[in-house]
Amino acid sequence: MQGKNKKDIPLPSLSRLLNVSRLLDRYEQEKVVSVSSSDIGRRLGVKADSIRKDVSYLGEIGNYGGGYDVVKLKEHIRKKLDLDRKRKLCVVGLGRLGTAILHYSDFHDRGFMVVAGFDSNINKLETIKSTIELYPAHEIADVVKRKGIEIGVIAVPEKAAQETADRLTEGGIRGIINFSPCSLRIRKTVMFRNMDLLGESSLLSTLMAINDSENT
Amino acid sequence: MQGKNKKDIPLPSLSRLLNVSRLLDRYEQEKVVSVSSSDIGRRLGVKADSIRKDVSYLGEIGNYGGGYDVVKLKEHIRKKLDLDRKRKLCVVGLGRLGTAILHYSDFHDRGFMVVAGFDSNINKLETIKSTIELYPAHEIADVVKRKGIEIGVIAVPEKAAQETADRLTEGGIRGIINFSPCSLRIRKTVMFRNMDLLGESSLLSTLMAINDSENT
DNA sequence: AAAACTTTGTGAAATCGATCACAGGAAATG
DNA sequence: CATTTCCTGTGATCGATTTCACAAAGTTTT
Repeated sequence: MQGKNKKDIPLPSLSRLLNVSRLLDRYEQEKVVSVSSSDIGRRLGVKADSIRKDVSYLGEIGNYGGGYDVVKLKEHIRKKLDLDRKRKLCVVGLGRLGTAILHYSDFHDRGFMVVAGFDSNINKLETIKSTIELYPAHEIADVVKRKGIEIGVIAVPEKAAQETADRLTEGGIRGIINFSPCSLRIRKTVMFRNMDLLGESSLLSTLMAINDSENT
Repeated sequence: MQGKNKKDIPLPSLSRLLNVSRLLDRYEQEKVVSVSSSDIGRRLGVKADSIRKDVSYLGEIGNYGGGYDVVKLKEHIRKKLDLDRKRKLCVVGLGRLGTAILHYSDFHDRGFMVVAGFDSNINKLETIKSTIELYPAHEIADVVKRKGIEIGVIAVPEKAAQETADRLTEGGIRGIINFSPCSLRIRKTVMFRNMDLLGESSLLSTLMAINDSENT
């Protein structure tokens, strides 16, 4: 039997499981011992059914009578989804947005180490005060390789985005978060996620317009 | 017949159509007159079938023999999805990320007017140099109402996110973009989109881990 | 102007994810 | 200790999206 592979977990389920994991952290701090799928669902704005199905992708863990043991479920998810792994991360493009990400302190708590920043404007590298090492953009591939950086955050202007992705890939990057509002061609071995503020804003605006026209 | 309502367009299709629209802008600049669904698909990393189906939700427009007229298709999408609408937008939470968004100049070109910034720290309001009007957070509802602001961007710490959403809603906001890493309870009449950098990073990391284990 | 080719638009089929509904099992109650 | 109550885990179902496959129609070629 080939089933029950982690590969088989739907992306939306994965995403929810990560939220569950964080919620469990909070429950643990609050000294809560046990939670039910409906507790979790309520806090997350998701149906209890979904939570149960999501959890069940990772194998049995709950107590038929009385919900899930908070610590046990937390460990279960962390182990199955490899959440304790630490990853080195770099930021390319040190405009306002890139600089904000570079200094985003919450990365630390989630196992991400911001170890480098890049910009093609060398003057900018000197004006930014930071304890994080900064490099000119043409060194991306070298530095990524040398430091073993696994994740690259792209915060450059649209025009430079594809080239940035290529350089990161050349350095052996394993994952990319793309803040630029364009679709990148990226090798299938490199995972990536888009975070397109303009795109989301436009989509939101369109949803608002549709919502209007429907209630007319 | 009730069908063919804009409401019926799937969300993923809407999102793709917005990308198509932007791609067409570029084609227009490049003086390209006509494109086929496969041209578009290739540039966007999407199958041509999908593009055709997406476009067809808006009604017939292409030329059976020779693809789509760039200008005509662009206008078609813009009109059907009401993309020429201007929206006023505000940013709540003026940390590094919020300030970056406040000054994000590309908003302008897409019909968004950034007309206000809010922060609960009054000292911060004085230190930020900006031509955009800044207000203390307790005035959110008032200012949103008075200025007719339709979209609110939430860039406050997790703890303050729900309260911010409530204040925006109280002011009659119509859409919210939430950068905080938590799920908000928001009325169904208010559209919203989440942009959770930590969540996306964690998801990316998990995808990378799964990708590893699968190729072992 | 017929033949060969290209490309659209769209029902139909397949896939994917969310929801339902309920059997199975544990604790709580009387 | 029988009964009620409360949960989980999961097949079955349903709905939404994607993909397929092909007829209809325009363009190019010869």
